[in-house]
Amino acid sequence: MARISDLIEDFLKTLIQESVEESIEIQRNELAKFFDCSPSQINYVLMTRFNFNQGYMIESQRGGGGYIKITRLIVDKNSFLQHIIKEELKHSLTKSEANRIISALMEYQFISNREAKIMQAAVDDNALVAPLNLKDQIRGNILKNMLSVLLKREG
Amino acid sequence: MARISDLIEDFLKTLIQESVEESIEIQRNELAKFFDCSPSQINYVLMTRFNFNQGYMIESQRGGGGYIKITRLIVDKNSFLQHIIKEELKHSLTKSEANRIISALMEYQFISNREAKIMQAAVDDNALVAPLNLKDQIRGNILKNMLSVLLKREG
DNA sequence: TCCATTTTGACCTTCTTTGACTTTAATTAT
DNA sequence: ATAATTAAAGTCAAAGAAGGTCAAAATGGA
Repeated sequence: MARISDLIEDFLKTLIQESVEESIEIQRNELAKFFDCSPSQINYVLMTRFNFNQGYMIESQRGGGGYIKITRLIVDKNSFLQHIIKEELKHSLTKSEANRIISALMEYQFISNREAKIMQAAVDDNALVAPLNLKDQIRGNILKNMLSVLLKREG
Repeated sequence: MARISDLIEDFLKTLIQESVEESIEIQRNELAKFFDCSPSQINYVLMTRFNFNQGYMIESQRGGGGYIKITRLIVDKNSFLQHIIKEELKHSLTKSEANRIISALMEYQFISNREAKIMQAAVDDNALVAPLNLKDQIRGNILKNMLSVLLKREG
């Protein structure tokens, strides 16, 4: 328990929140050493927890004096939702992808904690009693439908 | 005598009662080793003794650092919610049955207007791209899952 | 005996972690 | 200036670490 990837995620998110511009620069190898993991695990964490869908942007530079820069994006609610609906929910969605999108919406306070939990419950694997390939497709559709509600006026 | 499944059930229920939030996290393989049974027997116990109708909710995570989380739901014998769960969510649900239940929840102020819309979107027909017979079953499961959220302590 | 419940095991899926190899940039030596 | 070296970060696939599923076999009570 207490996955290292989660610890790294929390660590970075705290750093970002404490930063002035919601943006930090790290050294991949330093961080890996600090958490006593392989450097490529840092990339794994970035890929799975700090991508655009989660509201982050990554820039980096290799070579001597290289760095990785993580920036929290400022996003407009409607365009963020629309992007996700249009681009990310085109096809199917795994459970964890869905959960991470929903968490991101909550972190941006586009939805309440309880709404997030309701949404996560709705796309949970155990509800989707269907052949494997269908599951992810249904999940994507459900999330799409739910997010559409947030885009309605008065909604 | 003294079926292992019963022992595991008692063990878990004791743990849950002693816990603060009526919620525990276990490692499936650890527990199986402890009771000297096969790991899948843990799933059997969860399925037969800790399901929604018995007032529990199961969440889990696979992969390194995985776990199974069991949460006792609030069981209020007199509540309207309880009635719905017992009487209406036994089997599968058509779209209009689902909508009727959700509307009722809103009228009784168990959920907000927006939560109702989210729920309706989640169980909408067009999200459930599945063979007809499966649709209603999936819909029922989704609604059950979503209601579980409302029945958790901490809210 | 018969049927429902329990137990087991083989196989599957998901997520994380690691490591070997690659690419890029800066620094240093020629 | 150019080439060689060093210091980063990137990629990708394999290994590892969980939990899930399903059906057959075993068990036990009516």
